[in-house]
Amino acid sequence: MSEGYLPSPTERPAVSVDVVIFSLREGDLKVLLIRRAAPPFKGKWAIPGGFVRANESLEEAALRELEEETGVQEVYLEQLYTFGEPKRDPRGRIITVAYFALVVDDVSTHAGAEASETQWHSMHALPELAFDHAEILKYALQRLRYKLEYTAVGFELLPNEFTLTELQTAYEIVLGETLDKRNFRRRIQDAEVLSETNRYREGDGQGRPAKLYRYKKNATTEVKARRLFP
Amino acid sequence: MSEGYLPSPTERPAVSVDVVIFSLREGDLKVLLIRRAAPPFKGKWAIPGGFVRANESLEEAALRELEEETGVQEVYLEQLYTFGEPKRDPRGRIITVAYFALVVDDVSTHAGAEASETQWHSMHALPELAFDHAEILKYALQRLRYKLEYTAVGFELLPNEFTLTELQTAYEIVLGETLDKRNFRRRIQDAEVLSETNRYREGDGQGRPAKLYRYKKNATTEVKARRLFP
DNA sequence: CCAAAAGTGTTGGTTTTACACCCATGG
DNA sequence: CCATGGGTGTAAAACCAACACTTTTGG
Repeated sequence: MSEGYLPSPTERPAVSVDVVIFSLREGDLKVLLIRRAAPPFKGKWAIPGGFVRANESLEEAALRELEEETGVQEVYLEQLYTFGEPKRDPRGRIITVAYFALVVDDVSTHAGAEASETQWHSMHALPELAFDHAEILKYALQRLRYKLEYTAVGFELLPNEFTLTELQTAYEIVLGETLDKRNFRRRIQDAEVLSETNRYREGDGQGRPAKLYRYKKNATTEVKARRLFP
Repeated sequence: MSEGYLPSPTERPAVSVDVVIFSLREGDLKVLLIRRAAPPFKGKWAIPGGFVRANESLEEAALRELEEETGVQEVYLEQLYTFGEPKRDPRGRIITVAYFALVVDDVSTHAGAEASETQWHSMHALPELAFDHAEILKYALQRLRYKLEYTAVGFELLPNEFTLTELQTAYEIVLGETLDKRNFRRRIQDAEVLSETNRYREGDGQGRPAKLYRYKKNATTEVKARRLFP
């Protein structure tokens, strides 16, 4: 920023944030989309988003959108990329800062999503998307997979307590490949990001009850940069 | 982007791009900075940048800034992060999309930098910086180091033809650590991103002349996601 | 022939992958 | 007692880190 003048207001683009909200539901990786009620792209599906307000940071704007759509409180939220092609929105110059969020499939998540035009869609069967949102989703999935392999972010998709099999299944769903049970467990244990509880998942159908684990909150950063699942 | 209205022009933030331009010079990792001639932060150093014009993409804006400052043609350019704290610029709401660029230390680079207030600064001895630019530089260095370890981006800091020792030295300067010559060479060879020329670096002082290599342009992406220097 | 930089392999340790059986519970 | 899912170890292969000498050139 070396120039000494500010562009006149009419030369300014609008700035929005769009939040790619991922969740594991019904054994699938889903993303929350909103059906557009008005042109452009009326009837097409879009990533939730909105304009950045004068006195909020980008992250605050993203959290606000997230809460409006899902009612969630604690989430993993990370800035993804900024999309700014001049023609990406036919209404005018709109630059969007995309974020991605991971939310847990529990009751609180359903709260805000009462609008019938807000729905979870499988990442494997996406509808037609508005604007450049297909590109944004593609980028987000790539980043999520990458993050999952290199950091301990997978826990953000599960409730506080979970079994190792549930965790492995979460990884398998997102990565789209099966993992070896023993190797998976060894890596997770070696990463020292879990603590055992003395509770078990009971009455869960057949079979031996599985021990419940929790994620150690403070462990996240340490795991970064060390490959979890090479 | 679900909302059907656009914010009125007066509610809109200004959007700039700032480009962190790295180069290897005098055996050191340097960044191009501009001394601010006017308030705010008059006399402090800043990352080159400017406002995004109505009909250019973010990347085009970044390339334009880069060319204005350095006159360079081909460079490595990558979007870094978008900084948007409401108070980051005392003149008003300015959201900046930061990029980072790698340029080669050759004559063409000096062309545009005639302004006496544009100077290369060592990343190890940074002056006082304007705005949140210290944070942006910190982030950029982190990303550069990371990229260097995981991808074949190091070649972007060297001229078309270079010796393996020059390449190793480039890596050592950026990473801030020494590397083992034999292991380094093995990894580079195994990555199959270089092609030999039949020329040698001659009259370069003492010693046996070193073979010159070139980077295979198409090889970049293949190397991604496979750790080059763990 | 000396100084300077280029170039080249091996070994031991660690990490990763592939793989199969016994355990605890509920019905 | 059987069906279901939970839990556990080992061996071979791949990979990584540490390490020192010979080659080529110019002066």
